[in-house]
Amino acid sequence: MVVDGVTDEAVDRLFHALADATRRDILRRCVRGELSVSRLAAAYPMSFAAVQKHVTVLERAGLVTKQRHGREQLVRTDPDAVGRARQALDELESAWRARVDRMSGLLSDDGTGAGPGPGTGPRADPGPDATTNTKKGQDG
Amino acid sequence: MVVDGVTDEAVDRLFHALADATRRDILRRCVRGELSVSRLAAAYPMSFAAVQKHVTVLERAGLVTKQRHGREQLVRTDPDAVGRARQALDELESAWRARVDRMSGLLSDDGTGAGPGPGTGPRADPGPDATTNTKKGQDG
DNA sequence: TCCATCTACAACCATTTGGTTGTACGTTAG
DNA sequence: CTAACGTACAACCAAATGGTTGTAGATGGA
Repeated sequence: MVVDGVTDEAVDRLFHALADATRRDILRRCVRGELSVSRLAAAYPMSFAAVQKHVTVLERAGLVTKQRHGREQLVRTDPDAVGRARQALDELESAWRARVDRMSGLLSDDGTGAGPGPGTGPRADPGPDATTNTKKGQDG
Repeated sequence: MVVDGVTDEAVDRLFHALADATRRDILRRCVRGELSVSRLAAAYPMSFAAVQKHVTVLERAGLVTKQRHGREQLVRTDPDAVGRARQALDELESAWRARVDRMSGLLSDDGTGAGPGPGTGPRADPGPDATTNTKKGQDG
């Protein structure tokens, strides 16, 4: 399911990174890009290393960037990040509409069992994503 | 971080549910609400139980609903689901802007002691979400 | 130089996740 | 009633996640 150059795995990372309250809070704090990792870490009831891992998750998701400033590493939220997430949602939504629209079209065009009727078997193949989401490789 | 009746945990569940290509694909397929869980399961290279779990994750995130139809359980994507996700993104983004705007005024680095925003201030204590995201509860 | 700070990363642990199989139960068809 | 289908759920397992501590390498200042 690659729509606009954004791969499934990128969307996975994006939403996964957003699915944690601490990470979302880091995003909110780092808009100005003035917080180092250790200063950031001081704001949470967890170790420096834990916050470092959160920042890494955000970085790999493309939500923040790091910039060295002396011995500090300043974390900065990418302003376009929310845009990418929103785009992923838009793609989902448009896919829905496309699907609804297509089905409406089929029903009004053919009508000879082309609908969701069980007899035609809407699809026997695993589907678009099912074949590409082999991020785990569950063949064993 | 509760803004509009949507708790942090709800946002966690929402984004976590979206962070999986199989689940996103299920969402796309179930707009019409005509697919039972077993028919859905037939579309993926995994067991029925695995798909059942995915549907449960989506259901707990409020992204789909199930409706019994005879012995089948028809899965249907909630049309407002994307709206909720988008709202969560909007809240993130608006929090950014609010923070930038506020910092322009008082140049506080931690936000601690943010006087001019008692009701509007998103938070004042360092670990806002971190304290509330005790979904793990590592007290032992 | 020497020390304090910041960062990076490895090792380790408990819990969660995502998958499997097996079993039990309700519903429909014959 | 019995068989088949669809669902639900438990038990189990490998891998990922989120946390910890410890150690080592850069960097900046006295």
